[in-house]
Amino acid sequence: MIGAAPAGQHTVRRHNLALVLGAVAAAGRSTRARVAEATGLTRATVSVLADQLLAAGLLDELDPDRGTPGRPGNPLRLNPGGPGGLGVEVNVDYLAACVVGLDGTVRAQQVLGFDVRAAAPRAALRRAARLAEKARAEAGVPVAGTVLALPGLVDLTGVLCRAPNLPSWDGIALAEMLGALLGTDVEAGNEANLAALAEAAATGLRDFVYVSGEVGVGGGVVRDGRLYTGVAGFAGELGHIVVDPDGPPCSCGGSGCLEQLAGLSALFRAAGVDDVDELVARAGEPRSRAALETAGRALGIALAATVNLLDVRDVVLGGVQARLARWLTGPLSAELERRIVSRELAPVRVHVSELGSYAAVRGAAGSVVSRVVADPLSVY
Amino acid sequence: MIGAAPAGQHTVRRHNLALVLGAVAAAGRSTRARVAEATGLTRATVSVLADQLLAAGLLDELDPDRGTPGRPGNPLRLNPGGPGGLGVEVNVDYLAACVVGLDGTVRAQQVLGFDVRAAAPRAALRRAARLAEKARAEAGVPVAGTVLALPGLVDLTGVLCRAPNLPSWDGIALAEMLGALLGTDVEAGNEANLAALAEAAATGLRDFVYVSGEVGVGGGVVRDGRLYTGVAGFAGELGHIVVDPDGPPCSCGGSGCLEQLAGLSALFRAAGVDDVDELVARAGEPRSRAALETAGRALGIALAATVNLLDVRDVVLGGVQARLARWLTGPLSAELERRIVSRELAPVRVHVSELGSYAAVRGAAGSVVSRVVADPLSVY
DNA sequence: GGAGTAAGTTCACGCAGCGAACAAATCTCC
DNA sequence: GGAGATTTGTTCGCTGCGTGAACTTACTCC
Repeated sequence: MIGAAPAGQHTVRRHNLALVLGAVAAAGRSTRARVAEATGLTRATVSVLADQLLAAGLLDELDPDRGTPGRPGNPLRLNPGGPGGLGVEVNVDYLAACVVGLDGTVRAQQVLGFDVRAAAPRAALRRAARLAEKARAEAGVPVAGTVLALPGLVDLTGVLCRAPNLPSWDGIALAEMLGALLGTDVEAGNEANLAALAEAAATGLRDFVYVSGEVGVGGGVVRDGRLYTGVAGFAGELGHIVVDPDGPPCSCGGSGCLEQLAGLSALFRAAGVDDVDELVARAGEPRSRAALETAGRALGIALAATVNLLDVRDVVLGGVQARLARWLTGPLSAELERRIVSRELAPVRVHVSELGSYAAVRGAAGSVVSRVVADPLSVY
Repeated sequence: MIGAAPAGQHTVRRHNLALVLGAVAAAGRSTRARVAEATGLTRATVSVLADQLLAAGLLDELDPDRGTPGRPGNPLRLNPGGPGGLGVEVNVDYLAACVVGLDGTVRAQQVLGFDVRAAAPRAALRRAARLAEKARAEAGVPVAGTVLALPGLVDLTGVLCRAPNLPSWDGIALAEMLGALLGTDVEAGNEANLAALAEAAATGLRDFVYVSGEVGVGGGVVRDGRLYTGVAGFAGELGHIVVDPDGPPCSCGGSGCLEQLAGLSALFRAAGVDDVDELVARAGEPRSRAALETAGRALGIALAATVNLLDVRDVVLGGVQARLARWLTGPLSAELERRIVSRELAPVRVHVSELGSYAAVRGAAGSVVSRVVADPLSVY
């Protein structure tokens, strides 16, 4: 019985604190009486729990709302000055750090172009740590946890096991290393997985598949508002779903992977362009058009497989796919329409991310906030 | 905050009852003192909980084990006469029913060849209900719940939404219908999903992907010992992962689906045989060999996609794939070796089911038992 | 048969949520 | 402008549940 702990009164308290905090978070602002109604707890209990959360600095009490008969309630909200989350991102060509407040607002964001490939891991992390300290100072709120977003397979202990675009970094315990520099515990995760969490927070979707291509193609699976990590933390690798077994060879050793048909370098090669801006500018030309069509179809095929396997109703395009969505969604949706077994029973919606390039840092920081909301006692 | 209920003392009791029952189930037989050690609860608490479970007929107390110094403990075990689960299966050409006891043993099993395609749903269910009653009588234990296994997409309310091999059955609320005939609540699920649960119980694996082909190709995803159902209950449709976008058209509307390359009819066509026995007999001949090779590779490609997406370390072959495993695993494993991104970090193991054709009924019955063990109060 | 040892039980305690009663703060209507 | 209506938030005794320590029970070993 691993993973199952005995329950006691403390467990109940823990659960109900989260319930109250979650109800306030969901409503944005809410009185004790309405929280009681929403959660099924008694007003008495909610009062006690709210007091505890106020004392801990997680909730904030506002002036009464007048206007209706009866005693006005005192609105509660998530304390904007309460403990937030610190997200740090080390990517191929930039570093980023960001603090998200308990209420979900971005309190600070720092980005620095940096050729990580050319630097030693320790040097890059030192720069990232400085960026993180800067963001932390700028934010002006306590930080309840730090999460590091990395481009590659990250295991649950925070080791970067395999990074196709940072080959010399394989096997390094980056979370531990950054933790030593910052003097706190640090967790690490895959950038696309964390970006998916940012998307979940931004859109309110609780079950979806997220795809995001930059150099490679990554992704994330969100189920019931939580990330599906898999056994070791490697889940979500949409980039290596096979789209055409006889297709071009892939760096993973296989062939015809999605990444080789809808990844950035494949797109550039097929369209004969050098960067995304050029591709957008020339999207009307036949060659670019054909390249985008092929990529869209490949994405559709891979996503259809994913939808059939996982039964999700929402697909979110992020990263470069979001910028190119205008040209991709047509062929993509056509493939989904054709190939999804349950299509008549419940349609699949394709969403386009609006978070831009820094979704991963946001998600990293936001995941800390989510953890605090889901378990308020974890801040102690 | 949907799905989040307030916690109270009753919640604690519920949780800890499950903890104790689970600890006994995991150990097979265990004394109160050892359960206390395993769960982290006090001996005092375990005593009280065990008494409650004994009174409910879920546990069974044996004679003391002598031989060691100190007072001998009274071994507890799952009560073999305790409430079991009833599984019913309606498939294309047979009906089956089975009762699994609380301790996991099969107490009764009934199978009846029956051409379901030629019968009206109500008539088929009446036969199935009679079979179920027979199994129930033979089992001699109370039944805590009934689950119906069906070949097709089954939603969470027990409606058979889409059954490719029973086209006229689409949209019928079969769980409700069988419930009326049996006079109890009935839940329904996809046969391959339920077979995956049977596999989980039989092998002890807690995270794996299960593939099982009969007429179509189905599957199931088990995560942390529980079935991954997806939003509506349609998850696990491995049969429509695209293996070759330019491949043969599929009944789903797509093309090159796994089912069209590794399903039974595809195999028969490619090998030029009429049934599985013939295929096994002629497996050495070049044409059959080639057909099996193609099917194995297709399975490998689809499973590689699944493993990359979900990060599981175990794959279980069931149904026809288990019978043909000898010829399939070679090419299958070769594709896995090539295509799995995390292959060096943690090897993927391919298992072959030993449950035979009736895994689905077993799983259906077993899922009830799992529910009882996971929440003992659910029997009231 | 006494010492040693371990299992199971009893009991007072504290914690947490509940429900009912109560106090507080506003609106409404005459 | 004041009385009643209405809704909020708090107080308080109650009950259920796990805890820890002490106690009883039932063996083995010397």
